[in-house]
Amino acid sequence: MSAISKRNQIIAAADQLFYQHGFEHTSFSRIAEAVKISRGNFYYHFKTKDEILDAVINLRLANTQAMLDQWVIEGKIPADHIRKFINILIMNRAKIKRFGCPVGTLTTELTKLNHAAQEDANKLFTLFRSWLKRQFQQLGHKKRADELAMHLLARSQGVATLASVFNDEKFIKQEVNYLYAWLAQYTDNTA
Amino acid sequence: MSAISKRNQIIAAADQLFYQHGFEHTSFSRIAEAVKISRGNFYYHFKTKDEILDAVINLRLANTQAMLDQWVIEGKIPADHIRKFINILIMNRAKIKRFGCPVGTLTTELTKLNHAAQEDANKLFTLFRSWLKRQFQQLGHKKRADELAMHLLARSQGVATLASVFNDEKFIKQEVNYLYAWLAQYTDNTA
DNA sequence: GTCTATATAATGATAGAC
DNA sequence: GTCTATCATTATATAGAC
Repeated sequence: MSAISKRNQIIAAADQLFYQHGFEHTSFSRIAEAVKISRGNFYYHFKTKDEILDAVINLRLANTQAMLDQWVIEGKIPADHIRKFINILIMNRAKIKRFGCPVGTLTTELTKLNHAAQEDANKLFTLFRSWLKRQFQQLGHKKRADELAMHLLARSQGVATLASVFNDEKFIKQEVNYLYAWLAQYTDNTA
Repeated sequence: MSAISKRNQIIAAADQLFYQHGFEHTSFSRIAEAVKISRGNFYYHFKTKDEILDAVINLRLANTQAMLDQWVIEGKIPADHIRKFINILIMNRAKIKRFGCPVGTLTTELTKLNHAAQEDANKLFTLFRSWLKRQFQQLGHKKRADELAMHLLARSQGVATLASVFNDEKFIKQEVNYLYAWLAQYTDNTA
């Protein structure tokens, strides 16, 4: 197995484990076990735990950016793009129900830990915020674009948190319908 | 210092530390230090970490229940009661900005840890949910009462999460205004 | 009720053989 | 690149003196 490939395997495993069990609660042993290498060998690939956290955040940033780009390619109008954002609640509902939102739960944990990577993790939110803002701007809501972006982000976060607490997929679907209705207020001119 | 009093001091200190730094990240040493007793002495009061977590959850449950009862006493009509719920975002905005929602962040962490006390912590949410449901029922929204309660809970959670990520009190105020406007739809008959 | 001393396990991390 | 062996630190937890 080449170093690059094994490194990517480790990052992918850490990504999943951090999501499912949290950053602090995920030990090197557990990650090493997941990719079937020894604890000692782990340090050939990553010197510190912070280093692998950085790698995971960068992976997520890249994946998120790629997803946002893809949505713009696939959708015809800004309203389509925003609907794709809302729809991730449906697409990922099974995981959200179990583990919440990967972005929200990671940033929340790093805030409590007062971790140095906190600001890097917050970039994940900034990515969504800026992208949503742009969509609302293109919908013609120049002045309120950021406000609407933040509102939509907050709504999604709340849905993920409550769905996880009450283990309730139906609630996700219900709230997604509310979100579509909310969005319609701002797209009536264009959609 | 009597045992009861010291015990309560420990619970109060743990409550704050769990909120500010998370449950897992808060060690016995740190709690013992906060109440100025030795690590060893700590075990006279609590045998395990889970035991103190239980005590913290029970304290929060009692405090929450007392707060909800108080709101009902203070407010004249159900709409007043719900507005008091919304208003905690304003009242606690400084802490929310720094540490998020104490209920949401604890339940989320315990879910990731797959902790035994998970369900007890979720009762904190159930307390709010049932109480809000009752208020909406009294407003005349019998069939949709639980749906509205969940919606409001989710909105609050989302606001807390985003306010914390972006360290933004102004956002809280903005969203609280939206929430008041949202509530007005359901209170026009009675308020 | 409070302390010191200690047991035990896990964690992040290093050294060096292969 | 991968391993075993090991270290230092921290954490939960216990024993027993005062």
